[in-house]
Amino acid sequence: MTKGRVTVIDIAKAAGVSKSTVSLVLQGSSLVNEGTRSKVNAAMRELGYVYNRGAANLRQASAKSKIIGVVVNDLTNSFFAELAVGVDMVVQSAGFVQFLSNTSESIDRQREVIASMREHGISGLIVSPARATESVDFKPLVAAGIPVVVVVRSLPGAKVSSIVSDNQGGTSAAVEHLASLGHTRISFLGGFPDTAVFEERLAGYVDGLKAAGLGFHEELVVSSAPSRAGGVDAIGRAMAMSDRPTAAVCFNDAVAFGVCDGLRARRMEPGRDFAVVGFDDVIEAQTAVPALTTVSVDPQGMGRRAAQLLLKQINAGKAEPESVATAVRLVVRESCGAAEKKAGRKTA
Amino acid sequence: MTKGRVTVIDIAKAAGVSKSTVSLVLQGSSLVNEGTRSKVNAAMRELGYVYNRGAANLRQASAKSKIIGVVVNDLTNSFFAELAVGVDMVVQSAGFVQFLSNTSESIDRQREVIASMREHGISGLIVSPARATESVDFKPLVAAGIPVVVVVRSLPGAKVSSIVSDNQGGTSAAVEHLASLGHTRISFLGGFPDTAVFEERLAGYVDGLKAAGLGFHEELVVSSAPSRAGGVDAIGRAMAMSDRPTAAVCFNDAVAFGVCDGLRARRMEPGRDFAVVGFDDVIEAQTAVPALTTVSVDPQGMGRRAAQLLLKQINAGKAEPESVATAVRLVVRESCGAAEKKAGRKTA
DNA sequence: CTAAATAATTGGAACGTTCCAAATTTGTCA
DNA sequence: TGACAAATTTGGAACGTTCCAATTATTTAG
Repeated sequence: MTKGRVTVIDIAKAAGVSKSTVSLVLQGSSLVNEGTRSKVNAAMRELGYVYNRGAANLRQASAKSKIIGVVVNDLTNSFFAELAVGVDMVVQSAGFVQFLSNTSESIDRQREVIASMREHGISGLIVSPARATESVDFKPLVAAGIPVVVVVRSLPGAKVSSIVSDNQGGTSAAVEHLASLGHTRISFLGGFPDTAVFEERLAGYVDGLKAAGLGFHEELVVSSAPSRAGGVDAIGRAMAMSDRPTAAVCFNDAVAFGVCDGLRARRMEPGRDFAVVGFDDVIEAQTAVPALTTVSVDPQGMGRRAAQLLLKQINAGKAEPESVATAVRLVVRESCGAAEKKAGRKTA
Repeated sequence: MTKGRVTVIDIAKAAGVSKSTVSLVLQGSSLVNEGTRSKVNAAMRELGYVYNRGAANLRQASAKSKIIGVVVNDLTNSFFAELAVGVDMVVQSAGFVQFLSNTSESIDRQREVIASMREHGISGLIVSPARATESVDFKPLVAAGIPVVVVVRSLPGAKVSSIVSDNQGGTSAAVEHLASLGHTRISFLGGFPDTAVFEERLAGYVDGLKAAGLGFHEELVVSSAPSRAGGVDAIGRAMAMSDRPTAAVCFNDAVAFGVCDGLRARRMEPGRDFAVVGFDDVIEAQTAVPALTTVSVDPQGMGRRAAQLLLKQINAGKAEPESVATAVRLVVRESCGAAEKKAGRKTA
């Protein structure tokens, strides 16, 4: 109707009260009389009032902005899309909205979006850091009292909370499973050795060997890029050995798919002639042929958990850094050679 | 250092100028002297100044909030994740940030998140509407002069811009391709008939038949839920006919996968005994066995285009509703029976 | 019926920015 | 040098909310 937007003052005038009272109603204060409250609410509906959070944030602490930032390194990867959905679920039902940005592993981009989010006054931040992120990148945030939760990839010296999957437990379980199938020469394939995630998964591999009573042989660890191409490369080097492995735990599912490709190129069928286990349980893992045995990490649950932790810290006012490793589950399918034929295919 | 946050006034004091000048610098105005500009910038760096967009928005039109809202109905679906990435790309490089929310096809959720976004003063909105969204749901937005771009699913009577894929052209091309392979009884399987997308794809199917000189037979159109289970159901009904089809264009890839499942349950091999074409080109389409021939819609490009259109409208001040259909491309793989053996598999 | 306690309401001063009109400085030209 | 124009700079008044202290209305207790 009129030019400008509808403000509390318009509502106050229409309801015959003061703007302060309207503000009280807005905040659900128990100080206002039931009668006035409904009068005010009616006026708001009548005039089509829209709350202006920007103005409110000017007076309040950033903890009440009701915005949380979410930064992921690769939204194209369904793992991170699921994670974002998990975050969105809990964040939305707490009345927050999420700023979601994608860095594509670019650290500059990451810096930019985090700066931008700060300008908008986020109450907290959930971030899956781009490769090579330094803990110092989050210094200003924590100095400003904004809670930060790092997910997926842990950040060494940073004084922020983190939620990562139980990498060590995952590969350990994978190795033990392979050992129980009778394998004794089990390889660890793929991944860059200079990352925290690699170290953890490798440590689990070593644990698993020990638990199964097998010895650790350094030559069975073959690193490569954590990609499909890297997997092809790694299995190539593994098969060139004199005493070949008969099974492999891979750094992640992408590597595992590459390993399968490489095996076929050598006329070997994954699952039958060589056992392959991945890590992540990406969406394609269950529909691939053969279906991939892998360690499932439930990204959506991880997102939910991260959001819960962040909200807790936002509400608490100050953030005690807290680290949690989420449980992980070995999903046995066909590529390890242990699966029962083709069960599970639902044909009508 | 000090308690409160650093404001323009602190910067002004430190640089020995007025707050107005600092504001001018912030906006990159050409009115300020080069010397003062750098003095001010130095002070900002020195004191760790963080721009407060909330305060700025209080004075400016919402077009300058630099926030755009993105609402999708299913982020778990990689189609929409890609779309969001496309939006993020152009939006980010224009200095905007995106509020991303997921509705899970819930219309209430959609209403909530849009309301929340309005409170935050978004400059524009990109939305892939949840099923059963009414055009009236966007009335308040457009009344407030906030540009809205609807993507993927068009909204009949709404006075907003929309970007949808060329559904009609896509199915038409699919039918012509099947006809060129010698098929004469081509079925259209899956999808709910009461949606705009269904109508368009069906219209393309009819076009394609006409172009190929084939007649339209109503019984060859079998609708069902647009899901894998729906596909199983649809092919079941199609195969129960006396004069069976030998090929099918499916409503989308999910239906197509279901159709493949259903065929196998009848001891028929998709691609060899029956030609199947999908729509969307979801990520699994190329890795499935057999690889799915489908109509590719490039969700990321669609996201980019939507963002560009939205930004144009935001900058123009007022939004002329504009409708564009993005081009679509038939990707021939194995499931239609036309593919050259197993080319394209890159085995090292 | 009054004093004190309690409940409900309210005006103004913030919050950190932008914008306007006006003031000041600098430059140009005869 | 003086006058005028151009280039820079600058106080305040918004913007729409919340919060505080203060006020007014209503109960309760004695």
